[in-house]
Amino acid sequence: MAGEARAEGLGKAGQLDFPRPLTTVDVVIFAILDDRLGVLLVQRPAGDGEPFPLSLALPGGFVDVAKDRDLAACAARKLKEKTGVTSPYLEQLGSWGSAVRDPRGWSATHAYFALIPEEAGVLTPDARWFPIRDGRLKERLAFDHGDILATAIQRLRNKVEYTSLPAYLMPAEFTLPDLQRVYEIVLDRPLEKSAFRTRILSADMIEPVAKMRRGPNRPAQLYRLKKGREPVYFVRTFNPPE
Amino acid sequence: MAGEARAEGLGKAGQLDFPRPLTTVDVVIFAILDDRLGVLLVQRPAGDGEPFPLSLALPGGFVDVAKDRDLAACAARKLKEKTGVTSPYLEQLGSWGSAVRDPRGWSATHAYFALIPEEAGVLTPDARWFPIRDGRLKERLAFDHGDILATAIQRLRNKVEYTSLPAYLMPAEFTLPDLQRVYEIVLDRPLEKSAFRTRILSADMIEPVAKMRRGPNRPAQLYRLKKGREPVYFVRTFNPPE
DNA sequence: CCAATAGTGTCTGTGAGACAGTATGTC
DNA sequence: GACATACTGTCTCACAGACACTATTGG
Repeated sequence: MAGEARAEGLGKAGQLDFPRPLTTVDVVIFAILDDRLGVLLVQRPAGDGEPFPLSLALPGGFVDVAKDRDLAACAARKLKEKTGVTSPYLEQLGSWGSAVRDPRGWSATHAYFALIPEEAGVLTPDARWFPIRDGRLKERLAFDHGDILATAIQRLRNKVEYTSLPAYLMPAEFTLPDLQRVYEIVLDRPLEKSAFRTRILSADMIEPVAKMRRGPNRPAQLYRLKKGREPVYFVRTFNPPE
Repeated sequence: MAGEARAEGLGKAGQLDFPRPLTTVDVVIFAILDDRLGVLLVQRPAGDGEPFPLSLALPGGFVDVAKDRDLAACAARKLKEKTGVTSPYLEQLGSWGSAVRDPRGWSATHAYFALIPEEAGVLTPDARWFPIRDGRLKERLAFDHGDILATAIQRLRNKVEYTSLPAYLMPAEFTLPDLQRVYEIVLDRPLEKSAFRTRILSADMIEPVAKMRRGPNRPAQLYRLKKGREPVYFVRTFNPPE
């Protein structure tokens, strides 16, 4: 074991003088805008030696060993810097590391995914929302960020089948039809109103507020997320997919 | 963006002369032995400067930028080195990184979890199986490996509720009662025989072989995993827990 | 009154849970 | 034949899906 460690570069005095991979954190930030699922992307800088100059990429960057206590704090920092949002749903997605994904050398990124309400975003000028259509992004991304995004979309869709995650995409107050619409946008298929309502209401995740949304038709009850914002797991998925 | 990158240590000529975290990979390896869930642990070396000398730890170590093409290959290599197993179920569990988890400095580990059949293991001398009782390991582990293991156990239990993962813990040929027993070991609760059989058989994940397991009673049909060993996802969990 | 959307009720099918009952081997 | 374990059938219940029906607003 000590032998193995030495072979991998750990000197006998515990020196650690062997090449280390680059370590980054990237964040896939989703929101609903314009009745569509959107993801926040930034444009890469154009400086000398910058890989993928001016390409689109996920927001992210190197771990700062002086500033970041841990990976989650680093992800939260990047989310904050880009959107101003501080307390959203933030979940680890996975990590991608290889010799070839970054031309600057062996690198590993820790990817997170975040759900925020659209209106919460106060974006920096280099960041823009891009729509997801048919479960895919049209644009090509730098590095392997296309793979990471595809994984994030799949994970989101998967979890939406049996969790309350879409609630984190909603504004502070929303109606049940609003929430159902967001489920349908993410899943890209219609859901049955009655079953949807039963399920959400029996999950004890939202509570009515003393207001109605008024419109040119029957008003709808407004709800808000209950405190203790843990996501709810249902014991069945929606439509058993085929 | 370029400014941000520079502030984090990237020189204007694309130099990368800023401190990098240590990068490791650890593997949580599960198997069934002696009618119990077990995890494979190794003893830390005792050399100078080694953190947690002689403590128990998950098998793992530094990413070798010369040897390892990517993180999954690194995890597979460590699994192979410790057990000789080459083609098991290997899934990424998550990553843990912080300033304090390793006394040698800011470090991030990419954790994987593997399921192997007991008999597949030809262990190196420093590796030993430890039983999981009541969903927990008795022994204390080095670093934050206790947290990682707890996460792995939780993930395993969770997924066993609605997937065919326990199939990867089985030997090449097994009976349905055998498989049910493994589900029960992992979940630590009895399952209903009839519902279990219906579920597994309708999932189209195993196929009978032309043999029976004989014993002092009625023989049982032997099965094997079908090719294309993707895990199966069920649309419901087992017993809706409470 | 009509249009439009919110919200409820009713019927049916599926599959889990419970458990009894049958099948097939050894001793 | 006794036993042990493998396997099947039957009944019930919970809940999703489908869809019709009622409710409540603005125009």
